Amino acid sequence: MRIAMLTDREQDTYQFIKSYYHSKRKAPLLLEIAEGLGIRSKGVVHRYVSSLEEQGYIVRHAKTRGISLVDRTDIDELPMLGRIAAGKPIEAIEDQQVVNFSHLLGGANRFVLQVKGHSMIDEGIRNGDFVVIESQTTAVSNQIVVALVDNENATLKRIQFPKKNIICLIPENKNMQAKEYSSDRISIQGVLVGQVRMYV
Amino acid sequence: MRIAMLTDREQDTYQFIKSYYHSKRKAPLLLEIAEGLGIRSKGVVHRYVSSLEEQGYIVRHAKTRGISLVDRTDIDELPMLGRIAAGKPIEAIEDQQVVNFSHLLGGANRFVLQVKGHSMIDEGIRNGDFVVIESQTTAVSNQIVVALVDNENATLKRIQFPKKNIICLIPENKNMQAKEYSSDRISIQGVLVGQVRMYV
DNA sequence: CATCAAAGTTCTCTCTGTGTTCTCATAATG
DNA sequence: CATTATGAGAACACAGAGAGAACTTTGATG
Repeated sequence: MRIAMLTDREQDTYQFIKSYYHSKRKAPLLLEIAEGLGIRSKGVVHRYVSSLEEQGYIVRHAKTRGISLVDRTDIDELPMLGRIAAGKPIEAIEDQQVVNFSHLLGGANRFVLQVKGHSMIDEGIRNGDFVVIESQTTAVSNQIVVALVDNENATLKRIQFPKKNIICLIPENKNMQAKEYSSDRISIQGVLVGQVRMYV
Repeated sequence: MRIAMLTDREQDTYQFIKSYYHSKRKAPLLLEIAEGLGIRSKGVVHRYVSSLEEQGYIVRHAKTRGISLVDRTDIDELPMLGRIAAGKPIEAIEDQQVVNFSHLLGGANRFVLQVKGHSMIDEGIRNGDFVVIESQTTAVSNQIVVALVDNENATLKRIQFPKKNIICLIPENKNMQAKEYSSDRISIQGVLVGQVRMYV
């Protein structure tokens, strides 16, 4: 019996599947893997893919292009085209950097709120946006936090501590006023770590 | 976890239907899909369309042009909190809705650009933000698109078609001017489908 | 409102591509 | 010499893909 470990070519196979998946957004054919690795026999590739499945790196569920990646961090990423090369259509760009949003979305103590209202509009956070919040009860000055006022109203505001026992909650909207509270009226629920807007 | 798998031609069909929708604002005929995919038999197309319906990508109401696209935002799961109940600490909230960002990342033909500059600031898109772009070459009026001007400068702008053969690119920044171009100077690279900002 | 072309549906048949399962070969290793 | 990693390739089953005929529904028109 073999210990859970990948041979060189199994790793190559796994890497190829990942990069294929990221650039094409679908699973490769065995033949495509074979070509990518310089192997002429699809039977060989099949052996590697089967081994990857046995060891839990992938799952197969269909006849053709039936390979799925298991690790979520391998999935929640998109090809990053840092800039657009002059004169080239985007498809032609080789740059294969990858942006991974999984740590934004997958953090242990994180949750998402949908923003209602326009109090943070000057910060580029709009009505209907989703904000990712890291759950914690403290914050440092000028962080944007979810705060509960008098245990009643939860709001998203920038926080400051102008004096001892005084907390200032600042809306990022030039038409709205900052307000000061005594510390015991405020409980911090979490701090802003991300913001997501969907247009479709 | 339900894995939705489309075959290559099913995906082609789905893409065709979507882009037909975007450009013509109505559903295609089976025959038009067939022509678009280079298939001579509408029976074949019908099979693909039926499969798409079975897998929840579209719905049909047995009529001509009876295909409707389905909003697939709730297919995959990501644990998320919905809203803040008054007076309760966030951990205590039971009503856990599920928000889904995965379709932002899971769509085919998507990539990410990091925004440089402030031309979309009034849209809440700031310098350094990441925008998720669906790669396509057409757009409808008032969508935000990545456009290449004279094959040189790629920009993120709102698009309009004021007259035939004229394209207007509109920055969302009250200090900047919209510009008109003849259509042949502009090539659309993709349309904005999402925006992500990370604060940490 | 009767009619008929156009659109959609249901089939059967076909062929190719893809995945699967083999056996055999070679090289490296202890 | 046995074992392991690697590769080639043959043989097979069946899913993917297409053609086209026949049938039903729809919707446009006189």
